[in-house]
Amino acid sequence: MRVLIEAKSRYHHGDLRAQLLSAVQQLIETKGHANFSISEASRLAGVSSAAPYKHFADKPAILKALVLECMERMSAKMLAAIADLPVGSKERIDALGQTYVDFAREEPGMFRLVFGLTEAHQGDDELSQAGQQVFGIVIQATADCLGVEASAPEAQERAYMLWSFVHGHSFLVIDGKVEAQKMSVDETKLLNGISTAVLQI
Amino acid sequence: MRVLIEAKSRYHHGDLRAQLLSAVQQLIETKGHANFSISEASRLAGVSSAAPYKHFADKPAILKALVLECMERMSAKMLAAIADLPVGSKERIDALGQTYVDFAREEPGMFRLVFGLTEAHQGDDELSQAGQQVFGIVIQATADCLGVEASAPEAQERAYMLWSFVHGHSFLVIDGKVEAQKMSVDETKLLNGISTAVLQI
DNA sequence: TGTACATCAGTGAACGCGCGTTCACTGATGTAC
DNA sequence: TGTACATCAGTGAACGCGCGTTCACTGATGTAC
Repeated sequence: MRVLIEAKSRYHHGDLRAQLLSAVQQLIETKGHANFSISEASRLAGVSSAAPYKHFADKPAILKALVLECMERMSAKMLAAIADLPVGSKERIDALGQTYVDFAREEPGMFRLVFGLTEAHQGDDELSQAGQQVFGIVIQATADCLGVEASAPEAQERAYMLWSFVHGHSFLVIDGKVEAQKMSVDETKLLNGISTAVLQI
Repeated sequence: MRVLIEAKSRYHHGDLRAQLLSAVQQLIETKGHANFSISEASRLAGVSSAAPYKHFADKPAILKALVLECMERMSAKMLAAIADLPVGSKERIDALGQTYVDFAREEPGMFRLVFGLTEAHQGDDELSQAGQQVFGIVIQATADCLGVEASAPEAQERAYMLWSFVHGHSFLVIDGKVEAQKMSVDETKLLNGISTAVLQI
């Protein structure tokens, strides 16, 4: 299903750390975030179940690495999405929202993992810093749009409103609640409507 | 820790079904929604690990029953919250939002379970019907406030916006993202601001 | 009111399973001379 | 260029664990006569 087996029977695998993370990611998407295991990921990467422990201390460490990588990817996508749009435009805000929702739809398992790491990772500095980086992009775009500093409480409040909304919509979509309610949602209109409303409070 | 052991060594327990659900609920809150087990819940209810299977087919069936019960409780709380407020008032909408968030904060484990039952329960009619009942309350309040029928697309759209927002905020709160962002959120102001904005689009 | 019996709701032992992790090991690689 | 050796990154067997579920069983309850 994947070209994970390209490792031509080398004893030294070369890039196990990365391939392991990718295998776990793959399993999270296919099996669900509750039904994957490191053992299975090892098998998928074509390696013994003990191999991961040469690269990571334990399972939580693997998940943390995966989440960090995921958040960086998210940041990158968001920055790319606004790159060609004028600073201070509402378009930027809508593009960020759309990117967020798209990400959730493309990688629902990872999306849930990123926000569900409540177990051993509560209060982890590296993780919350990565989170601040992502949210910082939204705050900046909101501040630019309002014509204030990013540190202004107004910018933070509005940005948080936008984030909450887009976050909730993402979960409702990937958890199938939109269909379950027999609703059809015009997403572009929805995102546009919300950002308009929030910005002109 | 609880008065679950009031079953005075009766062989026939009397109310195992209910006590089992309550034990599972308790574990979900204390251990997290990923780390509870039916076995442990049986122990907590003072019963052998085989006993649950006299009342439920399997684990998914237990979870489904628990979620249904939870959604009914949610409905009841929401209806109670608006009972004394005038029909068609914006206060009703804010009260519903506040109730939703309060529920998530009080029972984060159950809240996550209700929306995370993506595994074996996708497309379950009973469950999505229960969901429609809860969301229906929001739609009705929104329609009343806008002065339209509940079936009007406008009502559904606005209600969905409100729901998304409140849903996202709930998750961000229980997943600790609000603190992680070092934000302090004035929740009343937040809910009020959002509903005002959404209603006057 | 008393007895016979079907049904109900538990027990407790056992099952197979896959997990996370450890351990002593070994083959491949890189470096020093 | 060749050899000796330290280090690295794997193996594979084993561990203890708790899980979900089954099974034959048994004690308590309700009903019919």
